[in-house]
Amino acid sequence: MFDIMAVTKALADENRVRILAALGNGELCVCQLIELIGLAPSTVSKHLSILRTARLIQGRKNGRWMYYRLADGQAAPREARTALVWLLEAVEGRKTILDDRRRLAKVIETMPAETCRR
Amino acid sequence: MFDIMAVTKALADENRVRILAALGNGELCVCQLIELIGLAPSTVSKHLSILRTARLIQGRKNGRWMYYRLADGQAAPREARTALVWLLEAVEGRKTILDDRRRLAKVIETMPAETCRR
DNA sequence: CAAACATTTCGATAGATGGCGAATTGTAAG
DNA sequence: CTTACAATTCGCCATCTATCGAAATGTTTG
Repeated sequence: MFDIMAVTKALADENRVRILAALGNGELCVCQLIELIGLAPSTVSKHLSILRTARLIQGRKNGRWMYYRLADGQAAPREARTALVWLLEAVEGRKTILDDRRRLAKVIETMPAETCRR
Repeated sequence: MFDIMAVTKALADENRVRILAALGNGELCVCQLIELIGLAPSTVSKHLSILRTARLIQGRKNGRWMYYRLADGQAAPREARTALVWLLEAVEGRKTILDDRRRLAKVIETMPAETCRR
Protein backbone atom coordinates (compact mmCIF):
# COMPACT_ATOMS: atom_id res chain seq x y z
CA MET A 1 0.00 0.00 0.00
CA PHE A 2 2.72 2.38 0.97
CA ASP A 3 4.38 2.50 -2.43
CA ILE A 4 1.14 3.36 -4.18
CA MET A 5 0.39 6.18 -1.78
CA ALA A 6 3.90 7.46 -2.45
CA VAL A 7 2.94 7.63 -6.12
CA THR A 8 -0.43 9.30 -5.63
CA LYS A 9 1.02 11.81 -3.17
CA ALA A 10 3.84 12.58 -5.56
CA LEU A 11 1.32 13.36 -8.30
CA ALA A 12 -0.73 15.60 -6.01
CA ASP A 13 1.32 18.73 -6.56
CA GLU A 14 1.09 20.86 -9.66
CA ASN A 15 4.79 21.68 -9.84
CA ARG A 16 5.71 18.01 -9.66
CA VAL A 17 3.24 17.28 -12.44
CA ARG A 18 4.88 20.02 -14.50
CA ILE A 19 8.28 18.44 -13.88
CA LEU A 20 7.04 15.03 -14.99
CA ALA A 21 5.43 16.48 -18.09
CA ALA A 22 8.68 18.28 -18.95
CA LEU A 23 10.66 15.09 -18.50
CA GLY A 24 8.19 13.45 -20.87
CA ASN A 25 10.08 15.27 -23.61
CA GLY A 26 13.39 13.77 -22.54
CA GLU A 27 16.12 13.97 -19.95
CA LEU A 28 16.81 17.32 -18.29
CA CYS A 29 19.44 18.80 -16.02
CA VAL A 30 18.33 20.10 -12.61
CA CYS A 31 19.39 23.62 -13.53
CA GLN A 32 17.10 23.50 -16.55
CA LEU A 33 14.20 22.33 -14.40
CA ILE A 34 14.84 25.13 -11.89
CA GLU A 35 14.74 27.62 -14.74
CA LEU A 36 11.54 26.12 -16.14
CA ILE A 37 9.59 25.76 -12.92
CA GLY A 38 10.78 29.03 -11.43
CA LEU A 39 11.13 27.94 -7.82
CA ALA A 40 14.13 28.01 -5.50
CA PRO A 41 16.74 25.32 -6.23
CA SER A 42 16.18 23.76 -2.83
CA THR A 43 12.47 23.48 -3.52
CA VAL A 44 12.92 21.89 -6.92
CA SER A 45 15.44 19.49 -5.44
CA LYS A 46 12.91 18.49 -2.82
CA HIS A 47 10.30 17.83 -5.48
CA LEU A 48 12.74 15.70 -7.42
CA SER A 49 13.52 13.75 -4.29
CA ILE A 50 9.82 13.04 -3.75
CA LEU A 51 9.39 11.96 -7.37
CA ARG A 52 12.40 9.72 -7.09
CA THR A 53 11.24 8.12 -3.87
CA ALA A 54 7.98 7.31 -5.64
CA ARG A 55 10.11 5.73 -8.39
CA LEU A 56 8.59 7.97 -11.03
CA ILE A 57 11.93 9.41 -12.12
CA GLN A 58 15.53 8.32 -12.04
CA GLY A 59 18.68 10.36 -11.85
CA ARG A 60 22.11 10.08 -13.38
CA LYS A 61 25.05 12.03 -12.14
CA ASN A 62 27.61 13.49 -14.52
CA GLY A 63 30.30 15.57 -12.90
CA ARG A 64 28.59 18.10 -10.72
CA TRP A 65 25.44 17.94 -12.81
CA MET A 66 22.48 15.75 -12.19
CA TYR A 67 20.24 14.61 -15.01
CA TYR A 68 16.75 13.30 -14.45
CA ARG A 69 14.40 11.38 -16.68
CA LEU A 70 11.20 9.42 -16.34
CA ALA A 71 11.86 6.05 -14.72
CA ASP A 72 12.13 3.33 -17.30
CA GLY A 73 11.06 -0.28 -17.20
CA GLN A 74 13.96 -1.47 -15.07
CA ALA A 75 13.89 1.29 -12.48
CA ALA A 76 10.17 1.69 -11.96
CA PRO A 77 7.60 -0.73 -10.60
CA ARG A 78 4.71 -1.40 -12.91
CA GLU A 79 2.29 0.85 -10.98
CA ALA A 80 4.66 3.80 -11.32
CA ARG A 81 5.02 3.33 -15.07
CA THR A 82 1.30 3.00 -15.63
CA ALA A 83 0.73 6.07 -13.48
CA LEU A 84 3.09 8.01 -15.74
CA VAL A 85 1.25 6.82 -18.83
CA TRP A 86 -2.00 7.99 -17.31
CA LEU A 87 -0.62 11.35 -16.20
CA LEU A 88 1.09 12.27 -19.44
CA GLU A 89 -2.01 11.50 -21.43
CA ALA A 90 -4.23 13.34 -18.95
CA VAL A 91 -2.24 16.58 -18.96
CA GLU A 92 -1.64 16.61 -22.72
CA GLY A 93 -3.00 19.78 -24.24
CA ARG A 94 -3.49 21.62 -20.93
CA LYS A 95 -2.54 25.27 -20.98
CA THR A 96 0.06 25.09 -18.22
CA ILE A 97 1.77 22.19 -19.93
CA LEU A 98 1.71 23.78 -23.38
CA ASP A 99 3.15 26.99 -21.92
CA ASP A 100 5.86 24.97 -20.21
CA ARG A 101 6.69 23.14 -23.41
CA ARG A 102 7.12 26.41 -25.24
CA ARG A 103 9.21 27.88 -22.45
CA LEU A 104 11.23 24.70 -22.14
CA ALA A 105 12.30 25.08 -25.75
CA LYS A 106 13.73 28.52 -24.89
CA VAL A 107 15.40 27.20 -21.75
CA ILE A 108 17.10 24.41 -23.68
CA GLU A 109 18.15 26.97 -26.25
CA THR A 110 19.76 29.34 -23.75
CA MET A 111 21.18 26.66 -21.48
CA PRO A 112 21.56 23.37 -23.34
CA ALA A 113 22.98 20.31 -21.68
CA GLU A 114 26.32 21.22 -23.28
CA THR A 115 26.36 24.51 -21.36
CA CYS A 116 26.03 22.59 -18.13
CA ARG A 117 28.80 20.30 -19.22
CA ARG A 118 31.17 23.12 -20.12
CA MET B 1 -5.16 21.70 -15.41
CA PHE B 2 -7.39 22.22 -12.43
CA ASP B 3 -9.55 19.14 -13.01
CA ILE B 4 -6.57 16.84 -13.19
CA MET B 5 -5.07 18.18 -10.00
CA ALA B 6 -8.46 17.62 -8.36
CA VAL B 7 -8.13 13.97 -9.38
CA THR B 8 -4.53 13.50 -8.23
CA LYS B 9 -5.22 15.28 -4.94
CA ALA B 10 -8.29 13.15 -4.39
CA LEU B 11 -6.19 10.01 -4.82
CA ALA B 12 -3.50 11.26 -2.43
CA ASP B 13 -5.19 10.08 0.74
CA GLU B 14 -5.21 6.49 1.88
CA ASN B 15 -8.75 6.55 3.25
CA ARG B 16 -10.10 7.91 -0.02
CA VAL B 17 -8.26 5.18 -1.89
CA ARG B 18 -9.85 2.63 0.42
CA ILE B 19 -13.26 4.10 -0.32
CA LEU B 20 -12.70 3.90 -4.06
CA ALA B 21 -11.46 0.32 -3.80
CA ALA B 22 -14.53 -0.60 -1.77
CA LEU B 23 -16.82 1.00 -4.34
CA GLY B 24 -15.02 -1.06 -6.95
CA ASN B 25 -17.10 -3.97 -5.63
CA GLY B 26 -20.33 -2.09 -6.22
CA GLU B 27 -22.54 0.65 -4.85
CA LEU B 28 -22.49 1.32 -1.10
CA CYS B 29 -24.47 3.35 1.38
CA VAL B 30 -22.65 6.06 3.36
CA CYS B 31 -23.38 4.26 6.62
CA GLN B 32 -21.65 1.16 5.28
CA LEU B 33 -18.62 3.19 4.27
CA ILE B 34 -18.49 4.82 7.69
CA GLU B 35 -18.52 1.38 9.27
CA LEU B 36 -15.83 0.10 6.91
CA ILE B 37 -13.43 3.03 7.09
CA GLY B 38 -13.91 3.64 10.80
CA LEU B 39 -13.79 7.41 10.79
CA ALA B 40 -16.33 9.95 12.02
CA PRO B 41 -19.37 10.36 9.75
CA SER B 42 -18.46 13.97 9.06
CA THR B 43 -14.98 12.96 7.98
CA VAL B 44 -16.20 10.25 5.64
CA SER B 45 -18.72 12.67 4.19
CA LYS B 46 -15.95 15.15 3.51
CA HIS B 47 -13.91 12.49 1.74
CA LEU B 48 -16.90 11.58 -0.38
CA SER B 49 -17.38 15.22 -1.25
CA ILE B 50 -13.77 15.48 -2.42
CA LEU B 51 -14.10 12.32 -4.50
CA ARG B 52 -17.29 13.61 -6.04
CA THR B 53 -15.81 16.99 -6.87
CA ALA B 54 -13.03 15.15 -8.69
CA ARG B 55 -15.78 13.28 -10.55
CA LEU B 56 -14.45 9.93 -9.41
CA ILE B 57 -17.71 8.89 -7.76
CA GLN B 58 -21.37 9.75 -8.14
CA GLY B 59 -24.15 9.69 -5.61
CA ARG B 60 -27.79 8.77 -5.72
CA LYS B 61 -30.20 9.72 -2.99
CA ASN B 62 -32.92 7.36 -1.83
CA GLY B 63 -35.01 8.64 1.05
CA ARG B 64 -32.62 9.70 3.77
CA TRP B 65 -29.91 7.39 2.47
CA MET B 66 -27.21 8.25 0.05
CA TYR B 67 -25.64 5.64 -2.17
CA TYR B 68 -22.31 6.13 -3.86
CA ARG B 69 -20.65 4.29 -6.70
CA LEU B 70 -17.72 4.81 -9.02
CA ALA B 71 -18.53 7.41 -11.65
CA ASP B 72 -19.60 5.80 -14.89
CA GLY B 73 -18.99 6.82 -18.46
CA GLN B 74 -21.61 9.57 -18.51
CA ALA B 75 -20.72 11.19 -15.20
CA ALA B 76 -16.94 11.08 -15.33
CA PRO B 77 -14.53 12.77 -17.71
CA ARG B 78 -12.16 10.43 -19.46
CA GLU B 79 -9.19 11.27 -17.22
CA ALA B 80 -11.18 10.39 -14.11
CA ARG B 81 -12.24 7.03 -15.52
CA THR B 82 -8.73 6.10 -16.62
CA ALA B 83 -7.43 7.17 -13.22
CA LEU B 84 -9.86 4.75 -11.59
CA VAL B 85 -8.76 1.96 -13.87
CA TRP B 86 -5.16 2.64 -12.91
CA LEU B 87 -5.89 2.86 -9.20
CA LEU B 88 -8.00 -0.25 -8.91
CA GLU B 89 -5.42 -2.30 -10.72
CA ALA B 90 -2.58 -0.79 -8.67
CA VAL B 91 -4.10 -1.49 -5.27
CA GLU B 92 -5.32 -4.98 -6.17
CA GLY B 93 -3.84 -7.53 -3.79
CA ARG B 94 -2.55 -4.99 -1.24
CA LYS B 95 -3.01 -6.00 2.36
CA THR B 96 -5.11 -3.00 3.40
CA ILE B 97 -7.44 -3.54 0.47
CA LEU B 98 -7.76 -7.28 1.04
CA ASP B 99 -8.51 -6.67 4.72
CA ASP B 100 -11.12 -4.11 3.74
CA ARG B 101 -12.72 -6.50 1.29
CA ARG B 102 -13.02 -9.14 3.96
CA ARG B 103 -14.40 -6.68 6.49
CA LEU B 104 -16.74 -5.20 3.90
CA ALA B 105 -18.36 -8.61 3.47
CA LYS B 106 -19.14 -8.60 7.19
CA VAL B 107 -20.41 -5.04 7.09
CA ILE B 108 -22.77 -5.84 4.23
CA GLU B 109 -23.89 -8.91 6.12
CA THR B 110 -24.74 -7.04 9.32
CA MET B 111 -26.09 -3.92 7.64
CA PRO B 112 -27.21 -4.67 4.12
CA ALA B 113 -28.74 -2.03 1.91
CA GLU B 114 -32.13 -3.39 2.95
CA THR B 115 -31.38 -2.51 6.58
CA CYS B 116 -30.78 1.06 5.55
CA ARG B 117 -33.96 1.06 3.58
CA ARG B 118 -36.08 -0.24 6.47
C1' DC C 1 -46.40 18.20 13.74
C1' DA C 2 -42.82 16.02 16.63
C1' DA C 3 -39.24 12.77 17.23
C1' DA C 4 -35.71 9.95 15.14
C1' DC C 5 -32.26 9.35 12.10
C1' DA C 6 -28.78 9.62 7.77
C1' DT C 7 -26.07 12.77 5.95
C1' DT C 8 -23.85 17.14 5.30
C1' DT C 9 -21.99 21.59 6.71
C1' DC C 10 -19.47 24.40 9.95
C1' DG C 11 -15.80 25.72 13.07
C1' DA C 12 -11.83 24.50 15.46
C1' DT C 13 -7.38 22.14 15.88
C1' DA C 14 -3.27 19.21 15.21
C1' DG C 15 -0.28 17.61 11.89
C1' DA C 16 1.44 17.43 7.06
C1' DT C 17 3.34 19.90 3.18
C1' DG C 18 5.40 23.47 0.09
C1' DG C 19 8.23 27.15 0.09
C1' DC C 20 12.57 29.76 1.11
C1' DG C 21 17.41 30.90 2.58
C1' DA C 22 21.51 29.16 4.86
C1' DA C 23 24.61 25.61 5.44
C1' DT C 24 26.59 21.32 3.49
C1' DT C 25 28.37 18.14 0.04
C1' DG C 26 30.77 16.85 -3.88
C1' DT C 27 33.08 17.89 -8.19
C1' DA C 28 35.65 20.74 -11.51
C1' DA C 29 38.69 24.31 -12.58
C1' DG C 30 42.03 27.84 -11.46
C1' DC D 1 44.76 23.18 -2.46
C1' DT D 2 41.67 26.79 -2.91
C1' DT D 3 37.88 28.71 -5.27
C1' DA D 4 33.63 28.23 -7.82
C1' DC D 5 29.62 26.12 -8.58
C1' DA D 6 25.55 22.39 -9.05
C1' DA D 7 22.85 20.11 -6.19
C1' DT D 8 21.13 18.55 -1.78
C1' DT D 9 20.07 18.81 3.11
C1' DC D 10 18.54 21.42 7.03
C1' DG D 11 15.76 24.53 9.81
C1' DC D 12 12.15 27.50 9.80
C1' DC D 13 7.62 29.42 8.63
C1' DA D 14 3.08 29.94 6.27
C1' DT D 15 -0.47 27.43 4.41
C1' DC D 16 -3.20 23.39 3.54
C1' DT D 17 -5.54 19.28 5.00
C1' DA D 18 -7.48 15.44 7.78
C1' DT D 19 -9.99 14.94 11.61
C1' DC D 20 -13.45 15.65 15.10
C1' DG D 21 -17.75 17.27 17.50
C1' DA D 22 -21.58 20.32 17.19
C1' DA D 23 -25.02 22.29 14.55
C1' DA D 24 -27.85 22.22 10.41
C1' DT D 25 -30.50 19.86 6.71
C1' DG D 26 -33.68 16.82 4.89
C1' DT D 27 -36.59 12.69 5.23
C1' DT D 28 -39.25 9.17 7.39
C1' DT D 29 -42.21 7.54 10.90
C1' DG D 30 -45.10 7.84 15.02
